[in-house]
Amino acid sequence: MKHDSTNIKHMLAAKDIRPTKIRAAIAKLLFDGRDKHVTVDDVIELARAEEIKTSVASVYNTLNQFAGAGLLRRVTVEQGRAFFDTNLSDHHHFYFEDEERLEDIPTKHISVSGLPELPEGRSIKSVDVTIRI
Amino acid sequence: MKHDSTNIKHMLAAKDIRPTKIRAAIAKLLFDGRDKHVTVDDVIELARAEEIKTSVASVYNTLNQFAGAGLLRRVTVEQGRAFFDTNLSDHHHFYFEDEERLEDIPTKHISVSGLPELPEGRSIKSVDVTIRI
DNA sequence: GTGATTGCAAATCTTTTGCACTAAA
DNA sequence: TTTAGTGCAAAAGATTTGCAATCAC
Repeated sequence: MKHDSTNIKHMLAAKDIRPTKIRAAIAKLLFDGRDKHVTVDDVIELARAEEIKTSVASVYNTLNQFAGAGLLRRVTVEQGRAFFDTNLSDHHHFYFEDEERLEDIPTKHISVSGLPELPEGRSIKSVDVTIRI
Repeated sequence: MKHDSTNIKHMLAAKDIRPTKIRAAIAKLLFDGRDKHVTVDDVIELARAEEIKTSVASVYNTLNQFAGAGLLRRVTVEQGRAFFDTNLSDHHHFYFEDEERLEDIPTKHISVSGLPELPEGRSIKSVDVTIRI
């Protein structure tokens, strides 16, 4: 869904995140209704393109906070850099190694079954399927 | 399978890797017949315990080369550090987030089906399933 | 002997942190 | 006004690189 400035504020407030100027600006860049996989550099570049003045530290702060609050999903497919995914529905990923790019795979296309028993006292935090191509 | 010094040399030769002293020593540490998930630091520590004198750079060189040659499998579950897996058979992983530790899941316990069509001209390099717990 | 490999230190890259300044409630 | 947030520069951690010395064939 698309979010205008009012919705962005509600979205952040719902997670007890104070809607400061740069948080709202970054949220607006990210939650425009399209699913995205962004790196920190992508966000810095997007912000620059929109003439939003900010800093590396603040972009890290903001993305980490959004991920912690469940507004973004952190995707680990490269050992150097983190990707942040705006698609929060259950899904998996193609990773285009030569382009260093992710693409969603809806859950309906993959079924994971026969999961083994978990070690005592553990619960599943996530099941990530990455198809490297 | 377990590898003695002779087998190690054959193993490396089979991949066109010259069996230098440190490569053979690291291979011997890793391919002792037990499945392992090691980080670079783990290998440095293992080497030190065996009184093998080497350097960070050489450990990186060696592990990268082994992974490139298919003697090790690189596992990406953390965005800071790389893990190298000595188990080359088809399998998946539990990742214990609090312990930063991997554990194998044999393929028979998980089935992935209904893979979507690949983009034109692409082929699957790997299918990685990580269950974070 | 000749080219590959090693080890050291320096460089690079991503991410985090310390801290003075600024903005939000 | 009072606490939380921002931005800068420095720090930290993992990995790579340049290069002279050393090793393998």
